[in-house]
Order: sequence, then C-alpha cells, then structure tokens
Amino acid sequence: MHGSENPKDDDKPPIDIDLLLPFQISQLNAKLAAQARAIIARHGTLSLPEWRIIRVVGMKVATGSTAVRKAAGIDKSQFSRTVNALVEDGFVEVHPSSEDRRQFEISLTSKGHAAHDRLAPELDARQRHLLGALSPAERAVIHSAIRALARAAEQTEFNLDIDSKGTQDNA
Amino acid sequence: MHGSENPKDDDKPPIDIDLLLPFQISQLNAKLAAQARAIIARHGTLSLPEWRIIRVVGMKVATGSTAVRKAAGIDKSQFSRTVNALVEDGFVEVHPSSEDRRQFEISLTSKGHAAHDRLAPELDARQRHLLGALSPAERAVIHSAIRALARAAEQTEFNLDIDSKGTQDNA
DNA sequence: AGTATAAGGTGGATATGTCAACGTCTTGGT
DNA sequence: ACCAAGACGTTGACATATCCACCTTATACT
Repeated sequence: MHGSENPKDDDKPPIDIDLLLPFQISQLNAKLAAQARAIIARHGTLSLPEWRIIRVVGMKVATGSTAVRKAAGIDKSQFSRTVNALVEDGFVEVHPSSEDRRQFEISLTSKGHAAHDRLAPELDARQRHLLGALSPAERAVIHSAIRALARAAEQTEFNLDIDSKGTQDNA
Repeated sequence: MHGSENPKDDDKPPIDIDLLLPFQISQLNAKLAAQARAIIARHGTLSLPEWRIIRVVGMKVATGSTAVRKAAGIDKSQFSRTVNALVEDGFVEVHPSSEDRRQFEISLTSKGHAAHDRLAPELDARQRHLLGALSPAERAVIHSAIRALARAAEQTEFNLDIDSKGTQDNA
C-alpha cells in the first residue's frame, strides 16, 4: 500500500469520496494485493501473477495455455512473459500441444509442486479469514454483488439522467 | 480489459477460482478502471490518476498537498509525478503553503475547471449506473462489506486452522 | 483447394502502482 | 537552544497491467 506513512498517522477518511464505489474497490484491491504479496513473500520469491498461474495449474483447473490464461484472468501479453519467467526459474514445464500447434501444455515441476503445497494452505486460510470478516448477510450477497458490478462495468455509455433503473433481475 | 479476445469467445467460467474473493475483486477492479478510462478518454487526454486528483480538488474536498494525496488514495511517489504532469499540462497550479514549507496548495486552472465540469456529470452518472445494477439488499451492505474486507486485508498473519471465527481483534 | 477471418503467443511501448533512499522541514522532547 | 524522530515531497528502480503490431496457426466459407 501507500502505508509508507507511519504508525501514528491514523488514516481518517475525511471526505465523501468514501461513497464512490470504484474508488473504494480500487483501494480494497490494493490492500488485498499487498496482503497476498506479503504472504507469498514469506515463502519464496514468487511474484503475485506467477503464483496465480502456479495455483491454477496446481489445482488442475486447466493445463492448456489458453485455458490457464483465462482461468487466471491474465492478459495475453503478461501471461506470455510470466510463464516464460516461471520456466526460466524452474517452476513449470511446457510441452507443445498435440491438438493446437499454437498452444502448449503447462505442468508443474517438483519445485513448482513444492511451492504450491507450501503456499496453498496459507492462502486458503486467508480466504477463510476474509470471509470470516463479513457478516452472514454480507457473505450471502457479496458474490452476486461483484458479478453485478462486473457486468455493469462493461458498459461505457449510459444516460446522464437519474435513471439507473436496472431490472435487477440477476442473482 | 483483456477484451482483445473477441465477441464470439464467450467466457465460460469453468472453475471454482470463481469463489476466490481477491481474484474476483481484482477482476472487477480491472473492469471498473477500464470503464473509467474509456469514459475519461472520450472527453480529453487525462489519465485516470490525473482525473482522481482533479476530482478531489474540483470537489473542494481538499487543497493542501498531503490532504489531496490522502483523499485520492495515491502513493506519495505517484502523486508527485502526477501533479507535476498536471501542472505541466496546465490543469492545475501550485502555490507554496504558508503553514508548512514542505507542502503546497493545489488549485484548478480554468482549463482544469473545464475538464472537471465536463467529466464530473459523466462519472456521477456512472456511479448511479453501478449502484443501480445492485439489488437493494446488495446496495445496503456493499459499503460495510468493503470496509470489513479492507480491514481484514491488513492482517498478514492468521491461524491455518479452520477458525475464521470473526472478532479478529485488530482495529 | 483457397481464402478470409479470427484466435493464439510474442515483443515493444506505455501506463499504473509499489518500494526504498534521500534531503528538507516540523514537531516534541530535553 | 538543541536534538531525535517523524512527516513531506522527490527521484530512481522495479513490479504489474494494458495496448498494439506482428507472425503463425485454426477455422469457416466458398
């Protein structure tokens, strides 16, 4: 974070920007990423995007390059570079795909497995920790709320009126 | 986004990574940022962090450098560079602070005001659009949920057991 | 078969965010 | 008055994310 301030510097939220959803979510995301980085850093030298890929492959969610890339939600470009870094450092191996000559298959080396087995429990505990911080009511709707917002974030055109009527059919 | 894929490419979420909160929030944040950038780009050449500063100053939330920086939630480093870029491009002016010789006061130029007045209604409409996509139940708890998660994200140590019992005494 | 279109991966350029070190100024002690 | 600790802004380095152009391979259509 920008926690380079100091301990005595209590962040008072003095403003009403507080109410702006995108702002808050961006702040939250930054904190979550910092937390993840701190945990990962305790157990090795993996970067956060590297860990995401290790996790997807380690969970056997997918092995094909495109499938892994989409599961991890990473951009093509970054994915390419990150996988190469992982190969370079001996965490994963790649093999040409027999189905599609453009793609490749990804598998963990023993080093990769070791990293996954060390980190997965920690991150699972964190996930429980995060969910535990929510009230039951919050927990009940958080996922659908995120999905609704993600969908709403795909539009870039909307009336300037106070319409916002949205047939909240979802969930 | 990484929407460089294509229209026919329907994203099927085949996995259970779906359930990982930090992952979803990071994806959501990316979409929100992309949406904001698209809107801002329609009306000028401001970058997203530049706009955040313009907005804070334009809303008269704060004028002192540190206050603006914290209200905008931007890192010291990025803040320094971004403000300089804004001065360079004639959107804001800075004056030395009489209270604290380390800080400075920030004010919008007429060009800065124009940009603010053009963009603010659009972004307000977007905020309504986003809130409108949520059900009343979701809207009722979204802010407290975000706050709870943000607080929970500040811890990096927790038991590996399936405790996840709340009252993580931090705060 | 032959071709247009699109998906896949790579690399360069750029934007955005984070971290650490520095010099300056303020504050709170003594 | 002095000094130590903290806060501030700046800079450089690096990490992460996005965008775009390119070439190769797959797929759909004819």
